[in-house]
Amino acid sequence: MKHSRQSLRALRVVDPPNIFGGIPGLEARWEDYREFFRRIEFPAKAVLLREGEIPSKVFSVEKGCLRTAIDRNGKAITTQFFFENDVVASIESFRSGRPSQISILSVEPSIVVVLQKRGFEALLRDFPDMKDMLLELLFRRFEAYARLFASYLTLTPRQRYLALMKSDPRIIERVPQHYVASYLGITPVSLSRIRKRIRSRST
Amino acid sequence: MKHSRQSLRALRVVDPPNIFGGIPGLEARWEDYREFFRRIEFPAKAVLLREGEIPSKVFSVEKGCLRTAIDRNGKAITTQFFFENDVVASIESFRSGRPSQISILSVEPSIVVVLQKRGFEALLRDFPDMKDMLLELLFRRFEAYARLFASYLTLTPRQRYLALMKSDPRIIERVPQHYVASYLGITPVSLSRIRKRIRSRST
DNA sequence: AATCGACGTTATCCATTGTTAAGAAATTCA
DNA sequence: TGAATTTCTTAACAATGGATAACGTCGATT
Repeated sequence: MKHSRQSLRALRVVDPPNIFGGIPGLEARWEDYREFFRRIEFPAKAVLLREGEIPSKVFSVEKGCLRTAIDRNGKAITTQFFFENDVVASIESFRSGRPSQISILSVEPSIVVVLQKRGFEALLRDFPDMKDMLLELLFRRFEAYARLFASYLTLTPRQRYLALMKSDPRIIERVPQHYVASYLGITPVSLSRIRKRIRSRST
Repeated sequence: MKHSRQSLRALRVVDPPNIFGGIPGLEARWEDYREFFRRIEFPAKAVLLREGEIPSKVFSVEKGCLRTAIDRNGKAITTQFFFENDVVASIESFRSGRPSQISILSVEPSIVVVLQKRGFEALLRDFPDMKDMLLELLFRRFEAYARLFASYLTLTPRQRYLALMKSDPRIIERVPQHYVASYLGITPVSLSRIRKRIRSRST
């Protein structure tokens, strides 16, 4: 019962997307760039980008949930989750043109706006604000990364889970538990135990 | 026997520095920018930037070793080490102008080239290549971060230590062990045990 | 030389995780 | 609906990390 990667369904070309939070001036010239965008529907567990491939697309989640994962000696671990309106790309490989270190996969059946690399580059070329937006986005991601990283160094798995419940309950509500476990850096078994302890001990 | 932060010794203005890997065209116009650079000597354990302060400088290690650290409920943990020719800044706060989440400290007595924020901004303004270099630098850091992050999710402390021995032996050779421990996210006691196990078991 | 402080090691005790295996519960799909 | 798959839970065992305390070592200072 595997989902073949070919069974994608390209839907009609989208309206000016809110990908990248809206680029000033894009809407007016939308016809020139429309062709670079596609709206595609993926089933759950579809592979949008496979580790080792050269990325050629940027994704924006319109509906559903995606995750990024890396394969570390056989074990797939999830590094991030993405929900509605989040932008996803193997950002550093996309730029460098080298094989991606990460995979991008769907968690739920999802509708995704796909921006071709050529389109991305055209936008970057034609809209001067894009570069600053990109920098800004990188800086923000950086900060979030640093914060997350720090939490891994200082918090116990139990504390991380509790923190996650507060900071992003969507993950716990919508994502299968074993993905959450790998996101927390622990085994599904251990997460199950932690949840039990929380249930009984403190609630 | 505290090192007062005032006991710094500003040395003569440097030659065109290799900070940021050399900016095309800077050397020719060096006189205009010289004033923004200082070379300063710090004793070990000096505080170059304190958590909560608004960062106003970028540092480049000329000799010695710096580290970045965050304070997580009373416990200082080290997030990165920097050696000769590394560039150090509280990158996201530097940009946003908000209080720094991290501290920057010297590990060894160090000689550091300090670039004032005004100078940094002047360079960014006057040399178009700077923005691309900055983007490139960010992308690379990003990749490194992602890789490190992944290693924390997948490796045991013991494996992380072994990996560190391979990937950056300078850290283990030059940095006091308890800093390494906090860098690995474990206690000094635990690191000591791990080292012992490695010594006896495999070696 | 004696002292002080910083750093590293070792031991003990307790809590937690990983591993493996088995079974229950929930979902998917035919 | 019923079967197959996936996901979650629980148990038992071994290994490891955190906390604490005691001790040793080294270097700097007086």
